[in-house]
Amino acid sequence: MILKPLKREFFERNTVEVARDLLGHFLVRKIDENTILVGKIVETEAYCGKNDPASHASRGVTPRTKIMFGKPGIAYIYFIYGMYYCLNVVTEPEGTAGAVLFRAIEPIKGIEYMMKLRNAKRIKDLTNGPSKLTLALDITKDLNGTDMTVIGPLYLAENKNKGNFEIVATKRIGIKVGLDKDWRFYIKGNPFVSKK
DNA sequence: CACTAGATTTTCT
DNA sequence: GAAAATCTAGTGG
Repeated sequence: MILKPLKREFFERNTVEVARDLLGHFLVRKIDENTILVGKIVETEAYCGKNDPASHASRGVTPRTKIMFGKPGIAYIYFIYGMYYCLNVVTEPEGTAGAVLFRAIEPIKGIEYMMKLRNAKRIKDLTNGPSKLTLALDITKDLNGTDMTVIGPLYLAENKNKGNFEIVATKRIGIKVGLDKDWRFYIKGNPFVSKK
């Protein structure tokens, strides 16, 4: 399997487009030289910065959100509900806020390692939720700000054989505002999607 | 299977 | 001080 990182130009676009185009590509987590975890992205959500009331960046720049206004292709990781992390990748040109939340991946490589980290019994429950996948890939605040366009501990890789699949667009999950937009995308029929 | 509550701490008001 | 881009265990049908 060839794991070539996606270029920064891929992320330097409209957030909704990036969210949709990321489906089918790979999320790569390098623990060390011998341990590489790979998952196929099957579910994402778009958070469009300033004009999106559900986005953390809608209320302007704060110590936490400034990363969303920065360079595209950078990891934005935040802590939520006192116990969980969520992983995003920054989109739009520098100066414009935007990010794509990874909601679910399909485990491809390093499944046993993920099972240990998650203490899960069924593969199906390993990565089918935004905080489940950060637990399975050992993603914490330490990786906040990581450049995901170069090979490193955490990056996004191109899948040349994505194949054909149908993309479903629905309302986003777990938020109370901005529900008029269908900015959640997932691969139709994939068993690792977090929720119908 | 559907629904409810509890865990727990960063972040901003 | 309240809310938060969630998950899990527990209850009841």
